[in-house]
Amino acid sequence: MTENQNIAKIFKALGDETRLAVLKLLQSGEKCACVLLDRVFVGQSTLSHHMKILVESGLVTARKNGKWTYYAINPIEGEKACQILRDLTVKLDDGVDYNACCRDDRED
Amino acid sequence: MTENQNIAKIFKALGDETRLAVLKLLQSGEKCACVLLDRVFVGQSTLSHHMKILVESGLVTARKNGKWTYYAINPIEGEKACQILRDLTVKLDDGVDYNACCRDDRED
DNA sequence: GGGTTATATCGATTTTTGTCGATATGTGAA
DNA sequence: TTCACATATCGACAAAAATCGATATAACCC
Repeated sequence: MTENQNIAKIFKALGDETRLAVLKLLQSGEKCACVLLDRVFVGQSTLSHHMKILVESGLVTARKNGKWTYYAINPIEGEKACQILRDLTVKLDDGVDYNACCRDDRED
Repeated sequence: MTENQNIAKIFKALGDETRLAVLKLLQSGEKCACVLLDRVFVGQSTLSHHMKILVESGLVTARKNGKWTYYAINPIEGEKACQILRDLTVKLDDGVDYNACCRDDRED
C-alpha cells in the first residue's frame, strides 16, 4: 500500500456519519460493541463492518475480553492523522503572482 | 445539512488519492486547473469533478481569472478540520474498568 | 464574427461502499 | 455438552462515488 493509499484510508474511515457517531461515543471511553449497537442506528453486521474499517485505519483499537469486544480511540494515530491534515493544508510561502496561466511556468 | 454530514463531507473530500495528490500540488501555492491536469492522471472532466468536491468541502478555494480557474488551499478551513479531528481523537479522562460488559451500565 | 482554449456539466458506465439477513465462530453458563 | 449470547463473516443487493467521452459555456485572439 502506497503512502497516499494509507492516508486516504484514514480519511475514508472518518468520512462516514455512522463512524463519526461511533467515534463520538468512544470519546467518553472504551465501549463494547453491544453498547455501540444500542446507540447507533444500524444492524449488528453493519456495525461490525464499520468497526473493522475504523480499526484498520488505526484510529480505533479493539480488545477482546471473553464474549465482548471493547473498542477505544487510539490517540496516537489520531495525532498522526492531525499532523498529516495540518501538513496538507498549511499555507506555505506563496508570493508568486499568477495573473497569467501558471502553465507558462511548467517544465515540459 | 447536519453537523455530522458537514464533517463527513470534509473527510470524504480527503479520502481520495487523486484529491490528496491535488492538495499536495497546491501546497506549493495556487495552481490553475490546466497545471493540475498535467500532473494528475485523470481526464479533464474527472479533475473538474474532484475540484468541485474539494471546493465544496471548503478546503480549497477557486478563483476565476479570464479563461483560467486558480485553485488554492484554504488554510482557515484546514485548521478547522484539524481541530475537529483532534477533538474526535483525544483521549479524555477514562479511568473506568470495563472488565464486565459496559452494557451493564446502560440506561434502558 | 469565427476559431481556439480552458473549464464545467451531462449522461452512461464501472467501481466502491454501505446495508441487510443468514450463518459461522467462539465464549461462558446451566 | 448443550444452550444462549456477542461478534464476525458471507452473499446479495442498493446507494454513492469515480471515471470517461461528448458537449456546453465562456473568454480570448485573429
